[in-house]
Amino acid sequence: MPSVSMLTIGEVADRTGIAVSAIRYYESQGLVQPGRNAGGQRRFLKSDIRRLSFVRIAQQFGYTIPQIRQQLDLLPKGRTPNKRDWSRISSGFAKKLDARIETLTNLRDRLDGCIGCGCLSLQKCKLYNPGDRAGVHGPGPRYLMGDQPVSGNE
Amino acid sequence: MPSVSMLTIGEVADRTGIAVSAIRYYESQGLVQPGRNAGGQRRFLKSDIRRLSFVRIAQQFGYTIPQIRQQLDLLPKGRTPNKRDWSRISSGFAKKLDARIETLTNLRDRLDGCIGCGCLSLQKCKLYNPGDRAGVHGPGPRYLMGDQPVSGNE
DNA sequence: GTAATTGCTAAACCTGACTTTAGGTCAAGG
DNA sequence: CCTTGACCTAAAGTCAGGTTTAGCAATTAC
Repeated sequence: MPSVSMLTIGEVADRTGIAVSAIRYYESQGLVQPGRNAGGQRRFLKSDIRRLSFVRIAQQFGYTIPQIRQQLDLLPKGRTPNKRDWSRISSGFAKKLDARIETLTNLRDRLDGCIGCGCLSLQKCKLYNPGDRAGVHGPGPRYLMGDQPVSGNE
Repeated sequence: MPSVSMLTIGEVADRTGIAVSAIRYYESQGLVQPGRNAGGQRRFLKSDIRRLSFVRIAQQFGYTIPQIRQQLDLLPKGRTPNKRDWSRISSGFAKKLDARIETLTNLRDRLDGCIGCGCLSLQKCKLYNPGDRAGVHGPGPRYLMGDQPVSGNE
């Protein structure tokens, strides 16, 4: 029977759907700071589940781990974060989403103008180097092509 | 003085803005097949510039290299592709973009319903596992979380 | 003719977000 | 008490899309 409010890493993994190895990795990145029991095993608070859920959702929105850490650092330290605390830091998602949608819509408009001409020349075509940064993120090393990693994207 | 219609890799790099190392990498991935001169150096056709430009633009739209290769394989083999050929394979971009915009808009709507509640529980929250796949791509190994690598995304 | 530039290959390295492996420790059930 | 399963760390591996490095060969400019 699990103890009242301390969770093992396996319990946290079950409740969040996040792999044990990923949770350990998140700890190494400073996203959670579980305590340890006498034997050196991790013991998590129930509020860590929400913290970890936030991590996953923020990733869906395209945030990197350093960016997520910055967000989580805005939560109150002394007490368990409440709904207002979470809502406050989650609201940044909406702005980010709106910006992303706008970028894609612009790209779509340019595409309409370009698709008939068949030019596709990087020097001339408005599709390439679209001027607004962070168009569509792809995999790979992406601090090229004007896509900056952190800060100043508002 | 560059010869009439065969380009060195450096010339292609200058004209496309793509690094020489990247062009060699693209060749290794089957995206271009330049010929060789007597001394073993690559010699590109002018139409390869458009091919490489297509690669970069397709990447902006979130296509992977295998997916781009599939697209390029649809171009005619015997002759130089003309505007119609390019327009035809480029028009897939529009569909992809529309789909992406719709996904994000749905996500935006769910976000509005969720941001006030502060729940952020992976089990209950509609933001997580949003049902429609390939929401916002992030970096890292992403053949998890329901994001399939190739094919059947139409 | 020779020096500088450009090109060649193969192999190693890079980032980000993890997973896997190896080798050992802790805790709970019977 | 002892076995089984969960946990621990550190280091190496994975994927994509390249870049960097090392050590040569070919071209071009003077």
